[in-house]
Amino acid sequence: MSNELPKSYDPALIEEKWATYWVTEKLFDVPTPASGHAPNPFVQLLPPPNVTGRLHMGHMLNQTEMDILTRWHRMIGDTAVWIPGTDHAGIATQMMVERQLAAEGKSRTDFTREAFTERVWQWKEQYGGAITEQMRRLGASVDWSREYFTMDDRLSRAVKEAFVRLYEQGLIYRGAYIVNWDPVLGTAVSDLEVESEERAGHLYHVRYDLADGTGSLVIATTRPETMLGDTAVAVNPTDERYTAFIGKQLTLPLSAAAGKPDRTIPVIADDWANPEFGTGAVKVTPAHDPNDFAIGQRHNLPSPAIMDEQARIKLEGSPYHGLDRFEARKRIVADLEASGHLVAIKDHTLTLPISQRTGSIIEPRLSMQWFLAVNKSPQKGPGAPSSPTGSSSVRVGTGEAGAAPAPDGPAQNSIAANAIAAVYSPSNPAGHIKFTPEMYSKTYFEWMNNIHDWCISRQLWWGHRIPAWHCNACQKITVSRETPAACSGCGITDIKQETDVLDTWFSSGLLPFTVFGWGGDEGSGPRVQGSGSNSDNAQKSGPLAPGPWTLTPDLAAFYPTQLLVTGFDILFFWVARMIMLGTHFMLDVPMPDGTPRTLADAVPFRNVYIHALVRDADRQKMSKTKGNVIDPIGIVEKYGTDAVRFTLASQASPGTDIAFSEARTEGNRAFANKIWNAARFIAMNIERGKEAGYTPTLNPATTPGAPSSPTASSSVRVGTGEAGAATNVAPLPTSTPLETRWILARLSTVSAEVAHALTDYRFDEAASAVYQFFWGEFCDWYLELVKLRLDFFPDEAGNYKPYTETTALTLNALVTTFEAALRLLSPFMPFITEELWHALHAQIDTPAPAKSIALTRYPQPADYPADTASVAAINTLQELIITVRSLRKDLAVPEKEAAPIQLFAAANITQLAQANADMLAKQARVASVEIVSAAPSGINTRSTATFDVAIVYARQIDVPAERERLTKDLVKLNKGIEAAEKQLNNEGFVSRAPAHIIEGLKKQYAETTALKQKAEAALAALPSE
RNA sequence: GGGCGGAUAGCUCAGCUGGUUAGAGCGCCUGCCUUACAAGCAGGAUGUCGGGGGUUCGAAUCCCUCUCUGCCCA
Repeated sequence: MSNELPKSYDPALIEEKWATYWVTEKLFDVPTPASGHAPNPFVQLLPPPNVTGRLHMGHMLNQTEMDILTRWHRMIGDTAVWIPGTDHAGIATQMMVERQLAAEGKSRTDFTREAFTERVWQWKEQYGGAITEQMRRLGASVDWSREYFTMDDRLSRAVKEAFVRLYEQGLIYRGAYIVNWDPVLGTAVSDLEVESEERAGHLYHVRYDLADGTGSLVIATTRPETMLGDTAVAVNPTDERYTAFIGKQLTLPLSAAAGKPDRTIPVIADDWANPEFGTGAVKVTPAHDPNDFAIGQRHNLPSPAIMDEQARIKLEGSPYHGLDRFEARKRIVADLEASGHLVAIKDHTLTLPISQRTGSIIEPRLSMQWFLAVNKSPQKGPGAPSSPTGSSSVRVGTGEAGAAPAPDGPAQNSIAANAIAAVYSPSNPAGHIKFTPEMYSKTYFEWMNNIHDWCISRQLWWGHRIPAWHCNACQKITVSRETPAACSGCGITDIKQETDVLDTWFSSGLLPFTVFGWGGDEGSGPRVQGSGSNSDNAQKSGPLAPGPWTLTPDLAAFYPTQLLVTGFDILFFWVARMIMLGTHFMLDVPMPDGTPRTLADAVPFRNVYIHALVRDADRQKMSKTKGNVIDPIGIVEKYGTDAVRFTLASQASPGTDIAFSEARTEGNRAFANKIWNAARFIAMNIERGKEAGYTPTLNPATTPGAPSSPTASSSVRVGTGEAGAATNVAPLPTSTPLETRWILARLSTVSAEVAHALTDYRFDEAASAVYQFFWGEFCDWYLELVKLRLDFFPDEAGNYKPYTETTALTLNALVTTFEAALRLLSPFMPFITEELWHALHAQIDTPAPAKSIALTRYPQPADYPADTASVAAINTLQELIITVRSLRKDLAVPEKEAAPIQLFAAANITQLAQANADMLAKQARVASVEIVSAAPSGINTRSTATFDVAIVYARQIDVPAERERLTKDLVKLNKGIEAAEKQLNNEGFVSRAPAHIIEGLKKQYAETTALKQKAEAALAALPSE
């Protein structure tokens, strides 16, 4: 055999080859349609992995799901575009490089900003491709020609454009607010990057004396070191213990600094003070606590900052100056005790804000930051004034406990309002974005309805630097797309660019439209496959001229994307931000026909599928500390990509976490091996067929998604799922054997099942349908049954029999069905199907009709005749075979020994059995079929609802075992009869239940009763022991 | 404290827009190297669908409640 396949499946031998082939042949690159219109677009954005990242199981699940859908859509004829890219991941990447520098004994501050950034770029070039290399190896069918990096020039320009535009609309402001400050990183982080953790701590009771010496009160605090920044003590106005103190001045202990005496601070009345908590009197440190900041705003208190960026005390002249915040706490407590101000220390469990990134305790810090106003209506047009020095309105944005006043709700046309209106839910049926599972829309609304302005600045060096310039003379801020030469206020040239960069999620939130050229310039023209740079193809003129507010050809063809597949962990970080920014910016971009865009087409995607978490086999969350992290590449090397993909898909039921089990993966590798060996069996028969003078042919299946005949309507794309649905294929030759009619009908039904399952993101159901079909029907039954037909074997002289109509027809059907089954499986197991599909064409001496199985058509229900009679016939024969096999086992008939059977059944059944006696012989070692005129009885008999069958065999059976079996059967049957009787005797049931249910139950009752009588007779016939 | 899930065979999970005797994979038991496949074939066992109450002719499925458990937000 020239095309011999190795005896067993070895993924290592085939996968890398095809992975490379798919990339180098650019099979999945999609050029911009010249017409500006893509037929049935199916566009997805890969959630960009961090450039620092390495592939983990979550990525692999996400990519498996996206790839299955992409491949499926491609094969049903849609324009399937899957866009890959990586995220510059500001904090993570900067940390990575700083760690590298630390190993060299250097720190970031040893470099200039430019030199450091250069180091990061070097790092990115060297290591940043790891995760996309892994993707290539796993065969993700992405469009690599569209790969991006969020710091690319093109995307950076778009980010700048977006920022400037929001600023001009009055939606970006700068101001001094309390933010979550990570003292290790030296930057603000967002609420979402902060986790809270309960820890044991203390509540310190400290006495503050009245300045007039007439008394004192005792405050309670968990953070005594912040007292250096106190500017008041608050009590509840209803708290009678303290009414007399309100308005008086207190002397703040330990606040003496630089030769000045202790400061005095007022006692104020504020509802925030909780009489139940501590002593009921609370110190107020506006610069270091979000709640206190709010109080400070309400009472016009000063907000002195007493810590620096590393959370060290910063108070010139104070003995605590320069101390770390925790060291300072110790010293201050000791000093308070020494001076007699410390009243008590009580154990107290407190909830601490912890930085997700560094694990350090977040220091709420008053600092100048940039914010995006999400609840405010945009001002029209560029150049609209904004508030460069920050608004003075109260804003407490960090969401610290108890601090956040309920937002007033989004203003009309605000970013949040549009983002809320955009999402579908039963309560918002006009929404355009559908979440699956639907419950996530609730989570989304919950968050969106309580959203705060978004702190978008980060004090990092790696990222998109904010395009704002500060004037050293008039303090005016100039925000500009181009580097300005002079201050827009006073015109002097002594201006300096803002040092902050933008939150990484700001740029990734823009991706659904920036990847298609929004905000770019000459670089955003259409691309042509394989052209490398796309700038040569920029449009010279015409309606699709590029520009931030106009339509680029890619935007026209591909926006909105169809689907976003992602995990719930970035629902707020990313999904919500894309919805906010997508609707906001794209509403201003006209439709391809020039009409204004509405919310329906401004959304960044129409569907969001949220997948679950991949856990370990024991349902434990994978974590480095537990040491139970599974490296997908390791598993892939062990079992093959296809097996791992199939395992993930078969467990991917919406809303349920995946317990990733190696045992299951092993089972799916066995599935691949099963397919491999089916291919070997078929190859062997093709060779024999050739010897016999016949070579099978295949109808090329090269047109993805084309109707199965010119008359077929496009509605068959997904299929109806109804067995027996009208097909458009020519009827089979009358001599077509039963099993071939059956397998083709099953292929039709299963194609429909898979399509329906995938439409609903039921990867588990789709995988299960394919698995069941390929193994349970095609291999277990069809391959066995065709062995009856394919009698090509050479005679004693070594001469092959010439082929006959049946052998030729069967061989052809076998090859046809197998080829279709490979296509059916291809989206789930792309590697093995690619390998076997090409091998199959080589075996039949026909060039493969496409470069890849991935570019062929997906099997569709209407492609195959749905022959319900044949399906029923095979089902009956299967039941007969299984019954006889089971009976033979009970009777201990030796496996190799054939035995005659007696059959009693309706005429159509007995005819079927006689006509297919060869099947019975092959599958159940039936020597002969004798039709009897009365139901046989006795220990050699088995009865089903449709037939009674006896094996003519003298061997004594295991009487006790048989008695046990029959007794168990009787219990079950009686249970069924009882339940049926109860219902059928129930007036209400008979009068109210639908007819087909009653009908079915009656039939079942009759059958069960008959079976019961037979079982009782069989039991009685058992010889006594 | 607020919100959202989950509890079905030994394990991991389907089934839940109420309808005839609840399924799969893995594991387990028994017998087979039947030449595509022992990563296989054939046969088999296994569930008061977390507890309780309610609605209904009918509940694993809908409602209430309790217990346990997970996640998100504070």
